[in-house]
Amino acid sequence: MISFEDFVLGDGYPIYLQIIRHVKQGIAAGVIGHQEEIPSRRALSALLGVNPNTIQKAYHMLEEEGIIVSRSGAKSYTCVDERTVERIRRELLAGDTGVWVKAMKQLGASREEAFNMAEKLWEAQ
Amino acid sequence: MISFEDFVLGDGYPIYLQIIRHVKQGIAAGVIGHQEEIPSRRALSALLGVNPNTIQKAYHMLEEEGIIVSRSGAKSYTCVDERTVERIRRELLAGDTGVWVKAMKQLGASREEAFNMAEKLWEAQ
DNA sequence: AAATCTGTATTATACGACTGATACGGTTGG
DNA sequence: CCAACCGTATCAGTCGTATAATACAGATTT
Repeated sequence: MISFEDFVLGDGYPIYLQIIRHVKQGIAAGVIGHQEEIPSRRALSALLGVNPNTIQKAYHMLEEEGIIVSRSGAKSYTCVDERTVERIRRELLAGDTGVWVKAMKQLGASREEAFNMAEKLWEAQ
Repeated sequence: MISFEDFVLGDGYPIYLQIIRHVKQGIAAGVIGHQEEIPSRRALSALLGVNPNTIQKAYHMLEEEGIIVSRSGAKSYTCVDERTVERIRRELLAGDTGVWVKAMKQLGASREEAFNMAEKLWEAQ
């Protein structure tokens, strides 16, 4: 069963996108495996204190990406083969890092300055 | 006069926040200096193709942060002393890097993996 | 077989971000 | 002085996100 215990709702960013991100991160990190049970729409909506429709939107988009499989009436499960895991992992790794590099360059940070800050924060947190 | 020529509107993120970000990045990079003229609300709204109210919202928040000064009827100018520049620079540098480090750890990337990707993208873009 | 949980769908409502149009008064430059 | 620009303010309307209340049919469990 996929865990949402360490999941905290952020602000200023759509909830359904946060949920999708959480699942993808879990898959990339190897915490979430293949054919693993995912909480029901109602259960997760109760746990997070959000509307069931919001959960449904996130799950529906995850299904369209082929990451989970839902059968009407039954529980939903993840569906991630090796290639999918690697694709998601690559996607998140390259995407986030690209955003960071772009931001650093835009604010005029040198390579040393940016990487020193990154190393410092890597140790700290 | 502050330039918005290299500014491209992103999607999925409030325009007024993008504008604030652009100005702060310019200040941090040293491209935008002290008592520099900033485009009028109408001029920038025409240039970017967005509503004047959206520009006003961005400028108003920049003024609340003490980054620009507006007098009713006159042009608006930046107002950034050395300490302010350093504060903004530090704010962006640490903030963005913190977000990246957190994301890397959440998706289970090792220090080497993350920094290798960062170096690769730093050269590329 | 029946109760319960599941996914799925519908409708109405609320709110913030953004748009569009308009207006008023202060500042500036010819 | 006065036209042209400026900052400021208000109103109504659109759009996406999220809420709220239901409803129905399939799957599971006992």
